[in-house]
Parts: sequence; structure tokens; C-alpha cells
Amino acid sequence: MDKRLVEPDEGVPIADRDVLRPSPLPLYQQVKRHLVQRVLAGEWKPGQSLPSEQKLAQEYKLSQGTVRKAIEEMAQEGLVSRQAGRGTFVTSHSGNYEPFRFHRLFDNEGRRIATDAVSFVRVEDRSINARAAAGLQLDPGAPSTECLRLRHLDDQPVLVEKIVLNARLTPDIAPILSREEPPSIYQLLERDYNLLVTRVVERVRARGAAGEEARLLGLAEGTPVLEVERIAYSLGGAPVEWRIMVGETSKIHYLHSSG
Amino acid sequence: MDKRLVEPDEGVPIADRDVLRPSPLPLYQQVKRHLVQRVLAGEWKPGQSLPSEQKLAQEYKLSQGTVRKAIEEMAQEGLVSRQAGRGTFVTSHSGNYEPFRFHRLFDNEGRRIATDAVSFVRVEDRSINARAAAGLQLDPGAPSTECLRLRHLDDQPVLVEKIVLNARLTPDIAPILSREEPPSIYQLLERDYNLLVTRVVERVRARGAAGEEARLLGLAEGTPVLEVERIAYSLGGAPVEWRIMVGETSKIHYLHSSG
DNA sequence: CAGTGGTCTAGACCACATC
DNA sequence: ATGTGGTCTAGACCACTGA
Repeated sequence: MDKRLVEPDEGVPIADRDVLRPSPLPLYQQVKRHLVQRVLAGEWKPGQSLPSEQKLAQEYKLSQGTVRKAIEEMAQEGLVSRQAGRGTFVTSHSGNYEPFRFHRLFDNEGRRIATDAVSFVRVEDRSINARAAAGLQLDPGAPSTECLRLRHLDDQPVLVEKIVLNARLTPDIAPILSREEPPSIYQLLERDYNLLVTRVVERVRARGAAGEEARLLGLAEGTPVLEVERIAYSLGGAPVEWRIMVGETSKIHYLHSSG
Repeated sequence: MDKRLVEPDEGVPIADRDVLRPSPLPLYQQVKRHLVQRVLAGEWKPGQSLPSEQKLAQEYKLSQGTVRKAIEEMAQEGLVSRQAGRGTFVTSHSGNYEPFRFHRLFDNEGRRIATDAVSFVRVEDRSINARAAAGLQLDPGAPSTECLRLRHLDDQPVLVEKIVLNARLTPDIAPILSREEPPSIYQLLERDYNLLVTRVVERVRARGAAGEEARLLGLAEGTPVLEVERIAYSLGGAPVEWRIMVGETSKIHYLHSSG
């Protein structure tokens, strides 16, 4: 039976339903939005399971189908993953669901540049550089944490990364980075700051190697290098990280499949 | 009522249903597969509308919801697009649905490199070059059509494209390319060969400009340039085109959003 | 065994397009 | 006024998981 027949507008129940009422948005979108908030608030931690569709349908006083559609969209966006017979689980970068899914750099044998040795050259708090400020939508001079690291492949340096974090979103992260030297920044953002990176925008350019990066990579000045400039957005759309990766492309390339 | 109650297994009807029966695949997947075939066979041409959900449900003797799920997946994959109140339409590269969706090169003002002046330097039938052969999964020496063209931006040459097509899939395309000089090869593949490009894989590298491309772009030998190597696959998964694009990246960059 | 998500049905109302 | 896709309901059976 159609809900609108049963509850014309006022026989309305429950607190949760109040949250969902006034908007003209479809119910399943409202449910999705609400569930996403609850996941972000940590009500269910990464790896844990959400309540079953039945339970959620009862809680929101909606049909199972409506809740299902909300959860299906969340699954499609990678926030949760579903397993028939088991349940719906909050995905995690730290879990083994899709580690390194944003790493699009590969070596010539098709191996992903991700799990290799990383050395941290420098980690410091400083006022943000102009280019990163533009990317992170911050005023020039805003506080930031900047991190320079170097990836190796077969003991050869292949990639320099400069990573800039908005210090207002990730306060006191510098000592953590220095101490732990984590292979994945995004794991750390999720674990310590509840920031889930869901989307990145990358710009790829070619240019000649220069200055410190040339030295770190062991290249002559002017050698053609690939530059990947990345802005990472957290769930909700706030830019949390600006990153630039530079590597010589006799050894590595950027790979993208689409369709 | 559940269909399985009404039709245990043998009260089964209709030719279409026979096609869909023996497999263990969900019904909506079978419907999807069948509809995709019908679109590819040209039963509904790009821009035209499919029958309504109701009609298709009757035709397949299934519920509207099942047909809907099939069509929704097709829409998600971009084969059709849906408009409430109007219908479901076969998408087209020539139509205005998603033109140039594979073009990921932009200038520094954020404009897509796509609609600009194109000049054809050369179009010829020849035996395939080694690199394209590997990409297209062909034997070295297989017949191919090779096309070299140059894109301009504000009257400056910015991008050299070498395009190689598998002559077995696209016979006699050379004269068409020479005559029409189309801005989009994929429109032509769809119109004249019923090949719908649905997926591309791109590898991006940096290197020094060399030989003919340096001359065409007006660059000194060794100037860093961006090289995008693309393999385009048609619906069904056959590689139909290998393409290499080379440009100086003081003027252009490769952009990719993900998540 | 009970519980979960996955599939399928049948029917309702809605907003929107078109004529 | 008619027809379209978009939303929502209520209930069925299934395959799979885990205790």
C-alpha cells in the first residue's frame, strides 16, 4: 500500500521521521544522507556492520525497498560494502577493500607504485605555499603541514611527493607523520581525524626536472618528468590534501581506465 | 505475487522467454543482455527511444520492476539515457548527451581541447606499427589505417595525434577520413561501422619532443612534452583504436577526477 | 536453524513531457 | 488527457552465512 494513502501528512511518527520530513528530496535520498552522517559520526566504525535493512526500515518507519535503495547508493559510492547472508559493512582504507585505489602510477612492468619503500625527507608545519593554497581553497599564509617524501623502486628513487595538509582540518599531524612514516596518508586521516577521502582530482603535466626534486631523483636539470597534481576531497566535499608527485617517466607512467 | 508460484517451470510462454530461461543469471541481467544486443543490432538507433518499461515488461512477460532494473544498469553504463516524462533514449556520441567524454586534455583556462580546429596531416593505409599492434592485440604487419592530425588553440599548434585503426574492423575508412576530416573519430565509427566506443585505457608519460612531432608543434628537440597513449574498446570489449597524443604542457594538461 | 542481502512481483501515486 | 520514468510499498522466494 502506498504510504501517502496511510499517512496523508500529519499522522506522522517518530523523531527520525521528523528529520526526514520537510525536504522535497526523495525519501531514499534523505535516508541515505542520514545514514552517511551516522557513518561519519562513527556510529558504526570501519569494518563493522550496519543494522539490517529490516531493522533500519522499522527504525525509519519506511519499507525495506526504500532503505535498500539508500544503502545501494552508498555501496556504489564505496562507503559501505554488502555481502549476501552476512550484512552491510562500513568500508575502510585500512581494511582490504580497495587499498591504494587512488594510486594511478605504475612502473613499466605494470606494477602499482604504492607498496614500495618510502623515505621521509622532511615534515614541517609552515604557512601554506601559494599553489597549494589555491588548490585547498585557503588564504595564502594559512597554517599547513608540508611533507616531502621519496619512493623507491628496486633501490632507485623514482618519485618525489610533496604533500600539503590543511592544518585546520588535521591539527598536530606533523609529529605523527614523523613518528610513524605511514605508507598511506589516507589511512591516517581516517583513523585519527575521521576524514574519509572519497574523491580526488588530478592534473598531469610534463616539464623539466628542477632544483631539489632533480637532485633527489638523481636527474640532470631539464630532464622531462611527469608531474601529477592532486587535490583530495573528503566525504562532504571539503578539500583536505594537496599533493604533487614528480617522477621520471622512463620508469613510471600514469594509468587511467574509463568507461 | 511471486512469479515462481504462478509458473513453476513449465507453464512458460513466448519465444523471448525461451531465450531467457536456461541460464542461472538473474532475470534482469538476462533482459539487460538481450536489450544491449538489440541496441547494438540497430533495432533502435542512437537518439531514438526504446519502448516504454510497460511495453517491454509485457513483451518479456516480466514485471516492470525487473525491466526497470535492467534499463537502469544500461543507463549507468551510458548506453542509454532516461528522461522522466519522455522515455529512454539510445545515447550517441553524435547526440548532445556526452560529447567528448573521453577527452581529458584541457588548456590552462580549463577549456577542453576538443572543439578546436583540426588539420589532417596525413591519412594512409599501411601495415601496423609495432607499438599499435601490441595495443590492439594484432600481429605485427596486420593491415591498419593510420592518421596523423594536429589540433590548434588560438592559432597555435598544441597537440599532435597519431591514430591507428584496425583495418579488419574498419575497412575502407581512409578515404572517409580524408574527405570528411571529422572532429570525432568515434562518431564516425558509430555511424558507419556500428562500433560504439564505451571504454578507453590511457597511459600518460613525459618525454622529450622528437622528430616530426617537434617540427609540427614548433618545439626544439628535447622539450618536455606530455604523451597520452590510448586504447579504445568497443562495446563487447574489442580494441578498435590505438591513439597517441603529444602536446607541450606549458599549454595543456591531462585532467582526471575520480571517486 | 534463523537472519542477511539479492531477486522478483504487483500495484500505487507523483512530477513531468507532449499533444 | 495521456503516457513516461521516478518513487514507494508490501510481500514472496532464493542463496548464502553463521551459530
